[in-house]
Amino acid sequence: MARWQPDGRRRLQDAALELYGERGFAEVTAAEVAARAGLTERTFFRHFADKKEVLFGDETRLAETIADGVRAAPPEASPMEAVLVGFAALSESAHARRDRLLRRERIIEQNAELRERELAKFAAWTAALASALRERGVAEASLVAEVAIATGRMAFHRWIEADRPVPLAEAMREGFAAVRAFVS
Amino acid sequence: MARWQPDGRRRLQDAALELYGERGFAEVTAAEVAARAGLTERTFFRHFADKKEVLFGDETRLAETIADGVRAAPPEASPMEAVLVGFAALSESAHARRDRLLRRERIIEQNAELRERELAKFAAWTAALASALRERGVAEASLVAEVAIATGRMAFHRWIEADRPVPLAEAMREGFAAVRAFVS
DNA sequence: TCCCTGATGTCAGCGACTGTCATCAGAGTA
DNA sequence: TACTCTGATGACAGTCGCTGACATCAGGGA
Repeated sequence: MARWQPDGRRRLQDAALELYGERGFAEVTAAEVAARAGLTERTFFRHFADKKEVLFGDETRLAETIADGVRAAPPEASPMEAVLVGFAALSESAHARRDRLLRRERIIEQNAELRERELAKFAAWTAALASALRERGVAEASLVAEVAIATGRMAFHRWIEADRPVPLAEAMREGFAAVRAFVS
Repeated sequence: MARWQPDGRRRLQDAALELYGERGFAEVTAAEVAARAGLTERTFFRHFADKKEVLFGDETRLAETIADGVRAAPPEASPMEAVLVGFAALSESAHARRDRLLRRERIIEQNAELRERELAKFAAWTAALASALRERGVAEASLVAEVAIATGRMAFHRWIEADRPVPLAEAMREGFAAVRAFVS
């Protein structure tokens, strides 16, 4: 028989989502999350660098998902088209986890530290996307990536808040149009 | 005779800039900063909400500086022109404090928590700018503000890293051109 | 059979931050 | 002159986030 229940990391994530959701991030201690997961505080901090990270642990992969999508776009595709391919990949995985993502959003928007961390994650996405765009020879790749991620965030926000979800790609095209109007 | 030296807040900011610069943010305790300023740790946390905020205390005003610049732009100005007016106001105050800003940049870029906080401040700038743009009837004001702030950051970065500073407005126009190429 | 490894527990300790109460110079007021 | 009020500070105790060091022990491989 196994000495411990398997999947401790996942149990910590579930426990955090529950407790942060019930009482708010600031009112829950790391030790409480660990206890609900049947683990100790020390083990919590072995899995996650800090109390916030338990809500963000899987986001690094998403940055690579976008970047890989851009790399997978046909060579003749314009940068904008390549970006849309990148976000399409993201969109699929988001659909399956919509409920969990929504609960997570509600927790994050209630707390300034978590909003800060979310911004940092988006910045990492931006860096990964910029790198993929630079490989395609896009000029001012960092800035272009910022615009793309900002548009993607807007589209995601509209998608998750809507009862009847708007297709992500459509929202992004609208966003790009607004940006075009601004810089023209 | 005054019971305490005046200007405790400023002394804390100076002490923090010195100590964080000498040994790095993570290696300095709040109590040490306070001691160098001739105050106690408790007083440090009365002036600043946390150990990071001592480097960011004056940034809120800057957000309003940009937004006010946009509001001051002539009614017939395009959104892009209005944004350029907003940043011009910022540019002037930055020139005078270039040395201090550079020391601050060096500290922030060395530490992940400080970079996070900086992103949060930029997000606040974005919100203030979006509000001013919305008053002008700009569509998708939040997204447009994101693009504008991203461009401004890029321009600022280029300005502060260059030995012979590039004019901010020029760098911004270049940025807008790159964005235009992307979304067209 | 034995050792090694990896995930966990235990414990001690530092530093960030907060609540609470005390202090006291200077400004305002009688 | 005396009296009070206020605001910035100090003192102190306490909680919580996070870390280092060491112990434990099931399962896998030599």
